[in-house]
Amino acid sequence: MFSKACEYGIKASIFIALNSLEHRRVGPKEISKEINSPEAFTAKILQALVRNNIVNSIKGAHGGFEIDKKDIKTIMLADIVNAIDGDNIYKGCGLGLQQCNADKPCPMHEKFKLVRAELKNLLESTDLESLALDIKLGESFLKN
Amino acid sequence: MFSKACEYGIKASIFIALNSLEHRRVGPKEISKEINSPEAFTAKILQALVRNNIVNSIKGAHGGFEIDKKDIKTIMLADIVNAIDGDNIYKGCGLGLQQCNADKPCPMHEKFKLVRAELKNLLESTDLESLALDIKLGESFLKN
DNA sequence: TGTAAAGAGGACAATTTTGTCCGAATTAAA
DNA sequence: TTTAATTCGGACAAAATTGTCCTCTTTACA
Repeated sequence: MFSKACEYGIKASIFIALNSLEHRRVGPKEISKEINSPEAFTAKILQALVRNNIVNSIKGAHGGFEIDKKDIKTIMLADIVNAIDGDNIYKGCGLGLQQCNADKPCPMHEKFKLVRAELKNLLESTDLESLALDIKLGESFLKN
Repeated sequence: MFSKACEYGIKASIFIALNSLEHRRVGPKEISKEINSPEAFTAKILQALVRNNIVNSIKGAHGGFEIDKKDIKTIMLADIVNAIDGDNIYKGCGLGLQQCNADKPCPMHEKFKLVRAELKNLLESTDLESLALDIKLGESFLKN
């Protein structure tokens, strides 16, 4: 479904949000430990998230990653997925046709529309705040 | 969503079914032309479909690929996806957690369940016959 | 029985994804 | 002003996926 990079990116964003709610900066070492991902690869993904204005980085000693508190409730899963995997997963054809619409549909088109719509809804209606709060309350987890 | 191999495998199966309904065998050359896929790679995928008892192959002169007419309505998309990509796409966790369930859910678990259910329904309720008939009626297409 | 047409399968190559390492730049604090 | 803790970015490496090619075997038919 999502690439590994995207999975790590989503989990990292949630973990950073969780800490930013308490004014704590975190670095790749702590992040990769808490989301169970390879550290150097995670650092690369964090760079991409920074370039896409999803997280802020503070360089130098006492630096790290954070998300502006006011942004935590407006950043959606769709923003993160878009930044890393693009929108093909929730906008593209299930069989990879470049043109696939009601006029010239692939064989799965009608039924796949429902899957895509459900996924689109999930990504566009879920913000980082609600995800981070669930973690905080111990109602969901970032690793096994 | 699906791998390229799986996309080609689905399209190839539909095209073979379509032709088997009219007692015509087809080979990798014709298949790859009609589904717009690389021929040699498609041939490899056909081998996998044969090994998984989804299509039959007839070797030698006048050989080719076909699907038993009686099987065309009982082979589901899920069978093809399973044979090539496995079932993780419609059974696994959206964030890649090995264990992800109501007891220890990932942050997306609740909402992602709906996506997975919709996808599972699509794959398990769609048979090759209906897909092939749509193509035959000109109501859907295997390539642009 | 010879030959041409076809699938099977192994080896290989190209590309993409995943992952690592290291030097340079930046910054806080001693 | 030096030092240590950081992020950034490029180069590199490993693994997975995608794709190609060639030989062997099987088979129908002349």
